[in-house]
Amino acid sequence: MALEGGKKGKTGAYATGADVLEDLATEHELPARVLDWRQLSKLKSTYTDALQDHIDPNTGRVHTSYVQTGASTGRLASTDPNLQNIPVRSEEGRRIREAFVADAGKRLVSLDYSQIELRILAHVAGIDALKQAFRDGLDIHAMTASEMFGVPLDEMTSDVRRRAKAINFGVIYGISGFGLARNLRIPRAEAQGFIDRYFERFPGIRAYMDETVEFAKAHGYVQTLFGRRIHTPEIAAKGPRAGFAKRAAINAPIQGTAADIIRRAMIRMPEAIADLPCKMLLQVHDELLFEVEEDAVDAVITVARDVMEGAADPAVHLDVPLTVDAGSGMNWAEAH
DNA sequence: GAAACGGGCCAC
DNA sequence: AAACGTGGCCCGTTTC
Ligand SMILES: Nc1nc2c(ncn2[C@H]2C[C@H](O)[C@@H](COP(=O)(O)OP(=O)(O)OP(=O)(O)O)O2)c(=O)[nH]1
Ligand SMILES: [Mn+2]
Ligand SMILES: [Mn+2]
Repeated sequence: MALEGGKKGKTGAYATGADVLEDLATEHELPARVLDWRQLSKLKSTYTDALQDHIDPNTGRVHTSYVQTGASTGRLASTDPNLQNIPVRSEEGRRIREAFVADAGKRLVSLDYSQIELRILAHVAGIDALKQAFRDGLDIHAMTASEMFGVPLDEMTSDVRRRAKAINFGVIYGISGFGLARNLRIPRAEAQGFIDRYFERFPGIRAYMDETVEFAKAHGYVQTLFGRRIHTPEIAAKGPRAGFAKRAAINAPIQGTAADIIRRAMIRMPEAIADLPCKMLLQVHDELLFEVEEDAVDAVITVARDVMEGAADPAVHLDVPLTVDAGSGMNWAEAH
């Protein structure tokens, strides 16, 4: 098709990932059609078809398994089926999420920590400007979205904000000018300039990164705010693996602390909701999903939010408020 | 026919 | 795609 040869993977085959095809789409009409097919085929095979095979004949429901030791950071993992990666991004994907419905007379209620790892970073790294932003109720994801994509805050869409989320976490977890430029399809110097300004606006991030890597080198582990250790055996590696090990060590205390917090909330939840007509159904890293008698939706939100927002206490007193966004509806898409 | 693996892609 | 992190599942290919 007169297209240039591209980059190859470790086996020598041409890479054809979505980012490659999106670029090629400017030169030929086929790549966009392949992407469309890939998206639909992913949704059909992984969700529409596979989820039906997981319906339990005894309950008529789909039940997942949680692996407590699933992730090195202390996050849970969900398997058979994984219910922590139900589509939400695309319109077609949301139709799959809509298939998760409450029983008659009940509602699904979702509670999700706001900007959770940015808040933890503000505390852990002692970033005054970021702490103040959260005390002022600011939405950093939306602010980054506004700056990077030129969308006014009062016209922000969930899709644009979602893309900014990847930028914020990319930057705080060590993305390079090269990587950010590739993601955003902007010149490398421009991407590096954004990263530099980010570290100036929130001084303390760079120092946190350096100190965390040094700690890992000295001890062979890092730890969450609650003192749980995460081992970093690769931290002394040489060559390309060194960079991966450093970034993993930088991420682990933050992602791990978020995992500790929601786990504490889950442990307290049964007692807190004992007198309410509801069930805790799922955990999705920083989100809890409940099935609730419709009359009790507001009461459950009040109680569960309280537990979640206070889950770090009393073991740790955070310098930033934890905030939880709540929603409800007949299905998971509405509740989210 | 199962297991391992890479590539790809869904989510947080 | 070498160059944010954490996962699991599907598909095609390779290997046994
Ligand atoms: N390193 C990394 N971490 C991510 C990424 N996406 C999500 N996470 C982590 C950090 C988030 O705080 C956490 C929960 O994801 P959410 O989608 O709920 O985003 P967050 O809580 O930041 O924002 P929001 O709930 O929308 O106010 O998962 C990512 O692209 N990279
Ligand atoms: Mn969240
Ligand atoms: Mn979430």
